[in-house]
Amino acid sequence: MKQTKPISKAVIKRLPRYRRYLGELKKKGVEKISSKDLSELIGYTASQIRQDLNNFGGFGQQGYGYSVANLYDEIGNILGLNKTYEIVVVGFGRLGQAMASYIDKNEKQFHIAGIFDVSNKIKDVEFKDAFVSTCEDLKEFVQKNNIEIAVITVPREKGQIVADTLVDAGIKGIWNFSSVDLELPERISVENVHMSDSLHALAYYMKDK
Amino acid sequence: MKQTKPISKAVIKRLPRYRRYLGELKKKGVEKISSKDLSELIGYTASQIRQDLNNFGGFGQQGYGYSVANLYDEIGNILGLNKTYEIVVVGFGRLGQAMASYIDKNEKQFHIAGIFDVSNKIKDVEFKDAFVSTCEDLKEFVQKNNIEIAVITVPREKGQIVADTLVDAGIKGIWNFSSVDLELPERISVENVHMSDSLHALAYYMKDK
DNA sequence: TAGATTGTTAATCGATTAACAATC
DNA sequence: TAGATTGTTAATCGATTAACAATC
Repeated sequence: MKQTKPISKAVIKRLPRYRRYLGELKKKGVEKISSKDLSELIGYTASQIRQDLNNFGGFGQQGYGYSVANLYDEIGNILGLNKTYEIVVVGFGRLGQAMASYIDKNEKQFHIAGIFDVSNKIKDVEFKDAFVSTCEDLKEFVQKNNIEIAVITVPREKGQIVADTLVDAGIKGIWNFSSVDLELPERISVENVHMSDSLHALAYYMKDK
Repeated sequence: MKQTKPISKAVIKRLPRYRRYLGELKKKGVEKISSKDLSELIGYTASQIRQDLNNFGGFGQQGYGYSVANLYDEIGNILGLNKTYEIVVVGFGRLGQAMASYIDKNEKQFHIAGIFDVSNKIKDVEFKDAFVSTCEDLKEFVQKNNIEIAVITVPREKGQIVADTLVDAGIKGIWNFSSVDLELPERISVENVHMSDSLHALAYYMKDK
């Protein structure tokens, strides 16, 4: 929990993966695991696993290993998954729908409070207990409902303007699927999912073999 | 085009991004750019840009810089985007639909030849000139139509079995959205898009600020 | 206690940055 | 030619791996 030196991005990127594997082990009823066994499962070296974890504290026990359930929770805490985030989905095309349903089904810590789209058709939509409306209502909704995260799934051309509105409304984090690199103030956290970069890297790997 | 030392993964991950920015510059009619100017735009150091590019050849001209159009093409060649890939989409829920339409609209080098789903409903679907059917026909279709890449958008539980079928049919690359780490032979290239890892990293960054 | 495995320091490796000679 | 900017070598920095003492 103490956070002295800044943790490198490489470490952060591995944490969700650790947690994912630990979640599976937990589901299977596995109670403890050594860094060596986890290493074989997950594909990082045992040394790296121990180094990574010890950035945040000593979660293991010498001669025994790590408690799966405990480590799963601890990593959840490190990632900030010990709370619920109110989120909005902006852009309700097929990708927006896919992400909304993914989040609703799989991400218990993230609650879809609102869904917005430029199109007026959106008003015919229902999604669980979410408020559904056009983008005109976005700013006010975010401000009044303690929304922390926005999922942006609008087309490329609309990405920046939607982001501006959200920043203006006080959003804290953006999960960006809009294929542009957004210009955002330093204080806003952003995670980009660039589909094309990912696909093009795949093309390279194929060529390489 | 010569490929002596293996190129690090970090470099590969940056290439599509270079190309993306160069594509925008090209569209704006910019003809040349120096590593310094590109650096300011893209956010890597000029030195890193030159190092990255010189892994593949000397594409610039001293005293002048790089030709935008030329460099764009060269990076496309490096990535393997100077050909067309026949692909199939497996799983035609909302995510599959979103990806199919994204690819069709934005990725000229990737042609959706087939779409498959477990559900029988799929047979009522039409998508451009793609062959549409249930997964029972997947293996034969891949074999007979020179399919190189599969986009897997089926739910977690089905990911591995679909992958096995595809491997069996001789697929070369997999773009995996199914939230599991697939077990694949060494020869298959894979690019994973783990939604949950990405979202959880975002949660961490927010906590960190 | 003996064996196992962590936490942590030290060594290695690789990637990024800086510097500069080559050259357009 | 002088100025600009590359290609490339050398220096630095950071991340990964190895080793081992601490300890359960």
